[in-house]
Amino acid sequence: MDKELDIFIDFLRERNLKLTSQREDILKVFLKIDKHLSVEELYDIVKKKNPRIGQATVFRTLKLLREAGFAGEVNLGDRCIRYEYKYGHKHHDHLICIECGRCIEVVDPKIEELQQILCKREGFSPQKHKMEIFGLCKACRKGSRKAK
Amino acid sequence: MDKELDIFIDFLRERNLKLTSQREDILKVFLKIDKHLSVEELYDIVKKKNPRIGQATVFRTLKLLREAGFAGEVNLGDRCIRYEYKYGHKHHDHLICIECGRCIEVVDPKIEELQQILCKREGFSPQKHKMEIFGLCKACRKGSRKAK
DNA sequence: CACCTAATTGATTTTGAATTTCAATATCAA
DNA sequence: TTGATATTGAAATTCAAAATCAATTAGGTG
Ligand SMILES: [Mn+2]
Ligand SMILES: [Mn+2]
Ligand SMILES: [Zn+2]
Ligand SMILES: [Zn+2]
Repeated sequence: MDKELDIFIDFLRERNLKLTSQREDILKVFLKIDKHLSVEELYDIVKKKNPRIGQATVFRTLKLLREAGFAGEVNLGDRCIRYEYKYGHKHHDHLICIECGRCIEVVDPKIEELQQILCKREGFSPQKHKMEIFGLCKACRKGSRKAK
Repeated sequence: MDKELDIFIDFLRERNLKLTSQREDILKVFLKIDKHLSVEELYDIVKKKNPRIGQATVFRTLKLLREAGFAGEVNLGDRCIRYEYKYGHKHHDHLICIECGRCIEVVDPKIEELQQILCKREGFSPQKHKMEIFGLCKACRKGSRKAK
């Protein structure tokens, strides 16, 4: 956690930006929660720790965290941008339940490899990718069977 | 094209909805263009054919087309929902150039198969999926080499 | 065809997330 | 400590998406 803060400070210094208590608070909360959060959701949580903070600051800091490589954008099918903790976490994709909203994180090395091959075949130089599978999770599958 | 119209009419009848000239125009333009369009882009094109049409109608009809299985949502990394023609087209995924915006449509049967296996392993019942790879297309890769 | 009812339309308004503005404030290198 | 520069947060703005509503239209019934 201190390590992440140090990295963030270095990142800020490199770009002639300043470390503020707000930025530190937001980073800490974001690292600790470790969920797929919208700006507003993160704002609500940060507010509890520091009620004087504005949502514009949360918004701007989240953007910085993305540029610093701490946060990645996720699209879970609802109509807003979500962010997840990225630094030190391995890449993964998502299985999203359209019933309960649950989100399962998965990796399939074989798929990742085939993606590379696919890109090479197209002369395309990949930088990042997203794969989301929408459907019913184990629990909801059982639930809907009962309901019938 | 007539076939699609017939299917749409059946769809409407089933839900006690009416076929209007607006709906017919929008469907025809949408089928003909066959690109990844935002509501606004489709509206601009439809307006040329029928200038008295409102964007609310385009918006609502696009929603109907989605429900009827003619249109699918696509997210190309810009900040709006795009729709693509779906009916009778095979499923595919997208390679998106972050430089020029070009969008290459691809399918890898092996990846599709591995996705099914992955879901089975997680007890997840997949309904649809999206895979987008962001990077540089062949042309932009060459372009940026020159620029350096 | 004429009638009638429910669906549709489109100008307009509303929403809500994302983003910008700007005067007051805080940071940090010198 | 000082001062140039970055930051903050309330408020305003943007913009796509969605809702409102009075006027219009489709299409089933007789
Ligand atoms: Mn995740
Ligand atoms: Mn496509
Ligand atoms: Zn579920
Ligand atoms: Zn390109």
